[in-house]
Amino acid sequence: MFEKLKPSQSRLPRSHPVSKSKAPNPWRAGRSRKEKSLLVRNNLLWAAAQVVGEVGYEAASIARITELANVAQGTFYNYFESRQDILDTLLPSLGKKMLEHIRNKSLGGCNFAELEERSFLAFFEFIDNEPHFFRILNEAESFAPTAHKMHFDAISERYLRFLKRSFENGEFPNYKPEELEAISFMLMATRSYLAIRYVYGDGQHHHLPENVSKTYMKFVRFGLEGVKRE
Amino acid sequence: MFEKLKPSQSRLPRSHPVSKSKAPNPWRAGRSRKEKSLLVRNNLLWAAAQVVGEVGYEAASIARITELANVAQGTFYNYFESRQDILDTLLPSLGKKMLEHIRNKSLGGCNFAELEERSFLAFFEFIDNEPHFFRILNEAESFAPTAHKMHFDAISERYLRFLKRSFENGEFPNYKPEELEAISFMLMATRSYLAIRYVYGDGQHHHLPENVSKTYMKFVRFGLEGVKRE
Amino acid sequence: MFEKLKPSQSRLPRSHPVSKSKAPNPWRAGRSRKEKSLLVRNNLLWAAAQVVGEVGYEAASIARITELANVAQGTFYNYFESRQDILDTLLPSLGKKMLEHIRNKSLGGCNFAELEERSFLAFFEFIDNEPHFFRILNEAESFAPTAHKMHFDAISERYLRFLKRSFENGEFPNYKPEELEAISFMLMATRSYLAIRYVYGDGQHHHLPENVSKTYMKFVRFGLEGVKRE
Amino acid sequence: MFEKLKPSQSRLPRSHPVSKSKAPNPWRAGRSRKEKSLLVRNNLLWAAAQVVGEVGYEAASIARITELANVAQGTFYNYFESRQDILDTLLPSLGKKMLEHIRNKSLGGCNFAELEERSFLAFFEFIDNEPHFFRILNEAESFAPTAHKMHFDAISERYLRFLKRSFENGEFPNYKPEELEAISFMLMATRSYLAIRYVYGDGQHHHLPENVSKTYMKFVRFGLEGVKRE
DNA sequence: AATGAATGAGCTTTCATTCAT
DNA sequence: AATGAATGAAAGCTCATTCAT
Repeated sequence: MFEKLKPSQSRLPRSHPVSKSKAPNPWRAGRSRKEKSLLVRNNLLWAAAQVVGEVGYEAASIARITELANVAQGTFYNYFESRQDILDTLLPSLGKKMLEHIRNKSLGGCNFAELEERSFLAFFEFIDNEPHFFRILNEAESFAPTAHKMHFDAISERYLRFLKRSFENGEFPNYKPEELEAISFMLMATRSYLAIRYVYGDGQHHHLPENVSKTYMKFVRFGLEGVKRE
Repeated sequence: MFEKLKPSQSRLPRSHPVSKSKAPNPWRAGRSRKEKSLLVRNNLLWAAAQVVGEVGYEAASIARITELANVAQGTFYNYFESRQDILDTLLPSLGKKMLEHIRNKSLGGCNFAELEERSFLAFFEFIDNEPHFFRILNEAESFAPTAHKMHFDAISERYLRFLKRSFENGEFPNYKPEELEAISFMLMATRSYLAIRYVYGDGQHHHLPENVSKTYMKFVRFGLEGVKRE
Repeated sequence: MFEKLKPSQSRLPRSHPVSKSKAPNPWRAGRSRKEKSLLVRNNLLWAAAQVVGEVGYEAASIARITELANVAQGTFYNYFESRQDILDTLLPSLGKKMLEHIRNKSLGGCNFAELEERSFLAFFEFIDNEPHFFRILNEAESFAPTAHKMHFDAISERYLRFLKRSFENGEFPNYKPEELEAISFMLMATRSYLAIRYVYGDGQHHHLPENVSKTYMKFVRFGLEGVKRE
Repeated sequence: MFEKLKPSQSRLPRSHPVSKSKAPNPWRAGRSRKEKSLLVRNNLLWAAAQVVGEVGYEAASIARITELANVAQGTFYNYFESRQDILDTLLPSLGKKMLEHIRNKSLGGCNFAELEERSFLAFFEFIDNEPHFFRILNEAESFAPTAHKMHFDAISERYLRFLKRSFENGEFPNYKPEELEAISFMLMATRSYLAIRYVYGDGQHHHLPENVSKTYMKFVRFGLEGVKRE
């Protein structure tokens, strides 16, 4: 059935070509209707992530998404209520994956700085694997603001939890508990801008240079330790 | 000429009304052709900033911009090559104003931390005066990426200049010169995210709470001083 | 089979909710295949009548009809060839009911005026019981023109039969037989417009006021008796 | 400028061909912008009337209307807010023409029956000249209900005015004033159904046969005179 | 230089119909 | 016989851009 589709029929301008490299083969595996249904839905989500990652939310039309997913435009509306619906779903679904990844990779740090280092590196590992994630995250501020706020709040809350725990262990004696929230936003901010500059800075995808993460950790450790020179 | 226009003819939905409070009076001053021409152009830029600031780049249509500027749609194309052209012009023109403002307000600091404090506060002062600027800046990453990158590079370069000068004065003995660029991005990042959280966080515009800037400066001073507890 | 359906999955907008109050219980009675089959078909017809009566032919989609009938969309095409097919079937099937009702209620009048009075009142009784009928009838002129014409011809023919019989009994000496057809259309017309004005006039359903039917009968009696004042 | 348009580009199915016989030549006459603008608007209204008259409101798409009017689809939205907008405008604009026509032709009757005869004949004259009017009027009940109700109320009110005046002149001594409204609807009804049967009955357009109008007037005169045989 | 009507490609969404299960 | 996901044509509408005036 999917084999019958002729992608050549597409009339989409290809000025911003959307890569098809990693399209899963959804029409093979599942047998039951429910399985197939899930497969198609995930396929659409995958395609939407690709498209948004490459051309942005604004240009992410149903036509482009369904073309990449190899389904008819009408099929889209069997799985999502509207264009906005899938755009709103994108960040939560990828955000969940990101948090899982970071959670797995940041186990076992014995103080905040160690934890932050692992989590920081895990974040950059994640965006190496899901290079579209970053654009999806950033543009969500305009195009899926609710999802964006929820994502930020979730991350910030996680940060706060760890900061508080370490604070209770006596780690940052120069700070007061009510200052920790601002700090959590500073740390999130930094990840983001370092990614803009060093990962995506020239249009291509690079791994974050090791010395940048070193500098980052040095600054964070100093900043949190909080000792002034005499 | 302006008198003939009947705003009531507009059929634009006014669900996101665009404020007209501060419209400059362009029909007074200039007399020569060149002056008039410049007036119209600036009027369009002003209108575009209002519109983008209130409804975002995506919804900033030529119709809305020219309506607010009180000129015909066709007139637009006498001053800008395309919609993208004016969108690309927006950030540089506001960015220049921002830099001037910060430059004026941050004169005279005698070390980097003092300079940064003044400049940090001047930034938040600026976005209090130009509340549209922040949205224009953020969405530019998607909608005017070149301008966005140039803006960032300009800010970062300024930071670097100051950091290097202070470094040469012996201020951050624990860092190496090649680490300073990363630090400049960390500082820029922090401004931005603190604005997202504390200025725009709940949909309204707030002044940055004083204790947040205190915490920020504490962290930065510790981070740059770079002394570890024994 | 009916038990498995989850109406909550429906994504149809419910702004014009379709009442489910009188849904027949189709899964009880019939046992044989033919009986069951007839049951499903009638169920679909019933659902279509509800839907057309409430939202009109244009908005009467297969999705709405099958949802109300509690069957899958595909099932529809086992019983009707196309959407148009069921729309064409609607009026004849209700028209038959209407004629039966009128026939039962108008027995025994001894002249045309008495017969007409009974039949006129029976018509309004019928549309009180089947409030959807009238909309189905009226819109059929556009959406099921053949059925509409056949319905009209059937009613007109019945009228003509009675008019002729009365004429042969000497009831309307001022008319000629070839004039009776026009009169039959005048009487049908009047029923219809009185319903538009006095039953459905303000968006709600009212019973035809008694004085309107009195006026109607007065006019008809005068008109048919045909005596001029000297 | 209109000459450049190539109607052959149309992809509309021609199963319900829309006649182009009477298209006015709007691109010749008017000189000023305002005149041209009015010309285009009237041209669109004319085209909409043709299309609705031939294929009905439901199938009257913007594509068909603009194709017949020889303008681009986008142009439509310079003159009407939406498809519904033009559909709502259709009946009032034609209804006005109809009333004017009837008013002009029915001057000078000295009693109600004479007035009604002239007006009745003028109505059928009008639909001979504007054969689309009748379908537009009838389907408006479903597709432009507000306009339809207003039209009916206007006609009914006119009727009532004349009926009352004649009543006050002692013309219908057997009726009470409050019965006149019902009578006005009966007269309107009759016109309509006689048109359905005798003008449009077989798919072609016929002139109303003279004997039908004779029978109509006979019935109306008898009905209103109101004398019973002894 | 200013105007604003005209353009048409492109958008999101709906829905009758098909068909593999 | 029943299912409901898949289809794709067609709809209404928007808007950047052009161009005759």
